[in-house]
Amino acid sequence: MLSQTEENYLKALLKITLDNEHGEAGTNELAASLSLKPATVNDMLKKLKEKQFIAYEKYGKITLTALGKKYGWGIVRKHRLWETFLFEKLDFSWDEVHEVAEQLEHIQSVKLIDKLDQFLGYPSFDPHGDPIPTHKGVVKIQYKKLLVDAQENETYKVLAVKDNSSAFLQYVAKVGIQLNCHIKVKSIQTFDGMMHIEVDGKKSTVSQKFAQNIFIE
Amino acid sequence: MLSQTEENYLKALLKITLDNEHGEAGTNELAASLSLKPATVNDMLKKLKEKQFIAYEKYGKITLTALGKKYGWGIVRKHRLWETFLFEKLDFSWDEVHEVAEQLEHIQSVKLIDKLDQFLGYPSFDPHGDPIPTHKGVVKIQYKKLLVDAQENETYKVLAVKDNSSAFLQYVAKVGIQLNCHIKVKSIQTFDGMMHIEVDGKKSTVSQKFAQNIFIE
DNA sequence: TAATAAAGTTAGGTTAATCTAACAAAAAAT
DNA sequence: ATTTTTTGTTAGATTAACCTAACTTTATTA
Ligand SMILES: [Mn+2]
Ligand SMILES: [Mn+2]
Ligand SMILES: [Mn+2]
Ligand SMILES: [Mn+2]
Repeated sequence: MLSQTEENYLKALLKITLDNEHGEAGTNELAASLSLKPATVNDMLKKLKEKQFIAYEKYGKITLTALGKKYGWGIVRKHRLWETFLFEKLDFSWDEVHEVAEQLEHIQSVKLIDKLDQFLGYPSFDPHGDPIPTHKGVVKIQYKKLLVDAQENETYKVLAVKDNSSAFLQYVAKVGIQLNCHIKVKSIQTFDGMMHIEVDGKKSTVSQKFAQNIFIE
Repeated sequence: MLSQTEENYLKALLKITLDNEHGEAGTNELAASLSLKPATVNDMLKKLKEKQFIAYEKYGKITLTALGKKYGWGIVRKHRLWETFLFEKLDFSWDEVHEVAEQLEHIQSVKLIDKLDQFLGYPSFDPHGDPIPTHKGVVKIQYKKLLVDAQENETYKVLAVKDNSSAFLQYVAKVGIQLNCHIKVKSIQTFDGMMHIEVDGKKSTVSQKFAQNIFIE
């Protein structure tokens, strides 16, 4: 059985390798993402390689093996199901769920997570619009683009948020945006990408950085 | 914040001191209850004393301070609320809940546990009939006696089970006993305390040891 | 291409939580 | 009142997960 620490490494590696085009990760990158020092991470990499979760050569790039991916997705499944539980059943707001799910994702019980999945009605997406893998590990892919690529005078449905930080999510909520709501793009400033939008009759102006973190369509 | 290990020590100490008449515990006793060696426990006792959770002198008995009791009851509250959740909402049987609750009791989030309490309708007792302390720490005391002290030809309501082991609980269920069911005591063998009982029309013979682990009335 | 910067590794150290083996104190039995 | 048993303590070792400081390799830039 994996330790909490090992699970966190695999989850971080999955995220990084999915974000990077070649499916690779580096020691420093991983260390930064876990808020650890590269030296610490280097030790763990040897252990994870030994246990066949990663492929890795000294001074080379890190990739997840099929086994590593399987475990990584398992943690992600648990994380997202717990977030859904907190949001749907316990009235947590979408900016509060992540922190608690970071703990709950490490509970070891296959029965628990499958029963939870059933209790929630086998949800396909979590409160941030991220897909929840099934028991078999199947992930539903949603074709989506970023708000930053939207066009003037069009209306779009919000499918997900990219940044899951509490600060961003609270900001998003304040503008009136929530999952599956509709955003009308009134105008876009070509100089700096500032966008005038309208959500449920409420008008706001948002930055390009903001628009890069909202998934639409 | 307490480590999981420290929390487990406080929970074990609470159980032992409540069971022992003088509210005291010993090093070996605690070690046995945690499946650890006395030497290991001895080290931790120094740490817990330093942090003011216990009162303790070298070669003396261990007692919990008010602070130690407060934290201990906090863990017990979480444990029992999670057991109730697993039993009521996720269809776990009463012999399966304990193991998973042992993990869930360590999740750190006051909001989570209070919302869970609300979601469950502020239950007063867990699936084993044990009282669940309120947010304020108030424990509802139930006056109960043991089945071993029952009388022939009387009928009693089952209030709780003393032993929470999976093996015992499965045995209890097989005899047809569940919480709040009624047991009719048909006869008692004075020699060895064997008891002939009837539950929902189903007759069984149970040992004295069995009868010492069922709370009634 | 040589210098510099960035990325990655190694050596050595810390802390929490465990252990075994040997020892000391207290309690129980003879 | 001794002896024996039980209980509790100490010393020293181990493992996982972290760190800092120094070093090496690879990549970038001048
Ligand atoms: Mn999250
Ligand atoms: Mn999420
Ligand atoms: Mn339990
Ligand atoms: Mn219980």
